[in-house]
Amino acid sequence: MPYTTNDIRRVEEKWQKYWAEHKIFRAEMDAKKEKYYVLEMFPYPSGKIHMGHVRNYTIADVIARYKMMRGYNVLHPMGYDAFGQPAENAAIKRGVSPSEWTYKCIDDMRAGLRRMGFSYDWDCELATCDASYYKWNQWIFTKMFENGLAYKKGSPVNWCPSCETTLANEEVIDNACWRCKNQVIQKDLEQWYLKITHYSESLLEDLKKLGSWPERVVAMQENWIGKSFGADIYFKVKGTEDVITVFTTRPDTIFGATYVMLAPEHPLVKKISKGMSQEKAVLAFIEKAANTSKSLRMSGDARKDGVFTGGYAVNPVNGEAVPIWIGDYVLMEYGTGAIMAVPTHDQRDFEFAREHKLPMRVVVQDPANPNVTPEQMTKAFEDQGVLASSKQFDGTPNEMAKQMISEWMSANEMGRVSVHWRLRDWLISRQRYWGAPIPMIYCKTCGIVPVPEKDLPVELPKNAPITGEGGSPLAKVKEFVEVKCPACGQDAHRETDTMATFFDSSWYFLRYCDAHNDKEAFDKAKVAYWMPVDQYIGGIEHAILHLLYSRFFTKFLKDLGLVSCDEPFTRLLTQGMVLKDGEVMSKSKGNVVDPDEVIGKFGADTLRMFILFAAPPEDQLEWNPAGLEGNWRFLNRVWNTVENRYSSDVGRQTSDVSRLTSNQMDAEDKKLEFERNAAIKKVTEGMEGGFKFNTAISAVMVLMNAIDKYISSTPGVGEVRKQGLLNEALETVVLLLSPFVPHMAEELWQMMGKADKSIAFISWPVFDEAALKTDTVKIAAQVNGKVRGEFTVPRDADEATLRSIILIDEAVLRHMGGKEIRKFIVVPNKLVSIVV
RNA sequence: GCUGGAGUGGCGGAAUGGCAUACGCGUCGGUCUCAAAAACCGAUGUCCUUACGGGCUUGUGGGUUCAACUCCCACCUCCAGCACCA
Repeated sequence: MPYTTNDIRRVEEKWQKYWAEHKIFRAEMDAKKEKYYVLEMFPYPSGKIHMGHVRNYTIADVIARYKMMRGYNVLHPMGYDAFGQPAENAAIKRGVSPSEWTYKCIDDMRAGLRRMGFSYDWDCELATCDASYYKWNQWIFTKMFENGLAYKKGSPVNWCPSCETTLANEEVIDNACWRCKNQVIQKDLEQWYLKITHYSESLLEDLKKLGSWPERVVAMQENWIGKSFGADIYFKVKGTEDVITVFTTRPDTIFGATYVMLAPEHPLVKKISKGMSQEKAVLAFIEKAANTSKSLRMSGDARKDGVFTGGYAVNPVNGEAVPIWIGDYVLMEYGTGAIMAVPTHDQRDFEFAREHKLPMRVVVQDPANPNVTPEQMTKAFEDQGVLASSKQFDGTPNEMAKQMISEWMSANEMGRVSVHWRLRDWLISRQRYWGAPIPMIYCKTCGIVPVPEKDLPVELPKNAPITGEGGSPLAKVKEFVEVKCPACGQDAHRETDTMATFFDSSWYFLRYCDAHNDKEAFDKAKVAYWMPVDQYIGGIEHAILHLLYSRFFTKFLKDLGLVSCDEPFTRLLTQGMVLKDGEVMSKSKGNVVDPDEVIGKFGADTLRMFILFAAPPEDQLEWNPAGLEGNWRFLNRVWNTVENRYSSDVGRQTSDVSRLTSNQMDAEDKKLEFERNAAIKKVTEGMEGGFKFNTAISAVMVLMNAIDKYISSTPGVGEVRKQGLLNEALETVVLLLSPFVPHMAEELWQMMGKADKSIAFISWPVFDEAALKTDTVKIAAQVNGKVRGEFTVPRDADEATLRSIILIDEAVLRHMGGKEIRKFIVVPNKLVSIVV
């Protein structure tokens, strides 16, 4: 009977039920067994699962199932990143509560995940919107507060007018909100921050430990953390005691500084320009800068704008008085908010100086053009050269001068060596409802007081009005806001902001290790056993945000003594996108393929196989219905071949009969044995060497082709002992396929009379190196680099033997043209290269 | 601009110094059938040649080597991230 759509539903449902009922994938800590923690980035529950989820989770599932068959104690959990804005939007639009909407979505997702047959330990399922989870969010937050890593400050923040909430720097992409894509504006607000910069150094340094992460992810994090080495240099404001500290990465160019430029927000600006004729213009410029959105101000093609303050600063190295300007290309948030401008050796300064007719001086000579004057330059010279007009440093190569000048300035109190970072502290508070309340209380007497652990969780009130109008909905719930101060008992009020959802996902991998603990966030011993995550799988879009935050949390929790690893994720695989017609599948483009429809027609196994076979996991995957059907045909072939064999009396009886031994085998038998062992080797190496699922599957296809050939063309295939050999080959096919197509593998394994337990508990097959060593090998013969013949020769034949075989071949001799042999190179069992 | 990645048949892709195009898709031909579908078998880089054969071919140009998709140098194109970060 052929494999039909009905068979698929029956078989897949049967095994999904079996796995669930027998808790086949339950993970228990067992110190005697080596652990393997496979984790995929948990989904935001916004509806049903889509192809992106299918791909991500299928990759993880194959790894989990493979590692289990290799004897590891595998932890493979699943949960839901369940707080966030879509739930609130649904509430506003449809009047359902965010909670109701979210839990409905979770149910839909769970059903979709079960239909795919993923090997999760459902006992540690979690949802971040459960009070039992976010209680520990709040606890971690109070620990951060106690350690000075959570603090409140007023400053300009990124504000999304559409979402009506603040955003972290990491959440602003191309000056737009990462979620709704609307333009982000700046707003002055008092907000909660997490001091991620406390870990700048180790977040950067420990990237070196992540050798098996994709290079680009490491590079992106390096860029984001952005460590710059240079010097702080002190410029006195002429006629005052005030000092402007500038930061530069080019202390070698200090003698070429012809003006100083401050950010419009710099605290000294108003003081310097006070009473000057320029004061009005300066104030107007500050006003303008404050009202221009950061996006406009920062856009790369903007003309460089600025005004003179009327003041002068003294260059400490030569006593020169240089004008102080303010300009919109200097940012208060980076460095010291002040720069020294060296127009000849910095392109931005060059453009600004040309525009405003400021002086220039060459202090690094271009080796190709040493006598160029500033007037002749068309752009700044930013390459290597030797110093000029720099007093005692003249003639010094500029790279060397960087350190020499820094040290000299240090010694003479003109400046100091310094390091600045691009990474800023993480803005964590959001003026939204559907998130974990920040567990803080404001008391007139005691100030900011964290909610004591015994009073956690601070639960979200169910009756908050969700209207979509500005401000946190929690602020409108009187019973929530009004509390007694935990310290002094007087009237006080609660913080009404909630945490950014990235807080929730920064430690969920720890909670999975001990998901139901109601006494603590997690048991230290369990986390010590399971962590770090051995293999993490998810989308590249989290290369900075989630991965950086999780690394930060791990370092903090390690400092608290709760976690023993430095880094949470040992290996990272970023899977490629799923495309249709060359574009990412999305609802707005209307090109989505619903996994459910595919499962209904071809089954979850076919879908899994297609997704693994069509492209390497890191690459983009183009949806191809014909390819899907090709995989369906292959699975049918396997099914039919196994069914034919084991439904016959011969096939069944043979399962107990020992197969042919090596010396009983004829050439065809040996060929089958070779292919069987070659397939095991190829698949195993593909799994171990970077999860090459596409080639692993192709290796099984090759074996299946060999089996079909053996059945149809081998004389004597009806002999019982030959059938033993054949059965073993088929068993190998089923075992090798089982991580990829687990339902069918279980069913066939049972059909083969093997199933006294799940195939998940069967050991991964091992290959026999001896079976791969055939007696003869095919080698190619090259003449002057071109292949001119193919020969079957004994394995490990020596040069003399090869000469005697090859040098009588007509085609080879013809191409040698009777010329003398200059070289005769033998690559054992591969080829012979003859040079004439 | 900086950083990272990628360029191989009609298509997805394989091969990391040793027979380029495994495996799959598609296409063409065949078997079975009244017929079609399914299934199965065979062919399929490209050019010249009736054929036998031979030339060319992994983005481009050079180099190293008996041998290069693979290593080195220069360049082109595409994708992604960052970007007035001093």
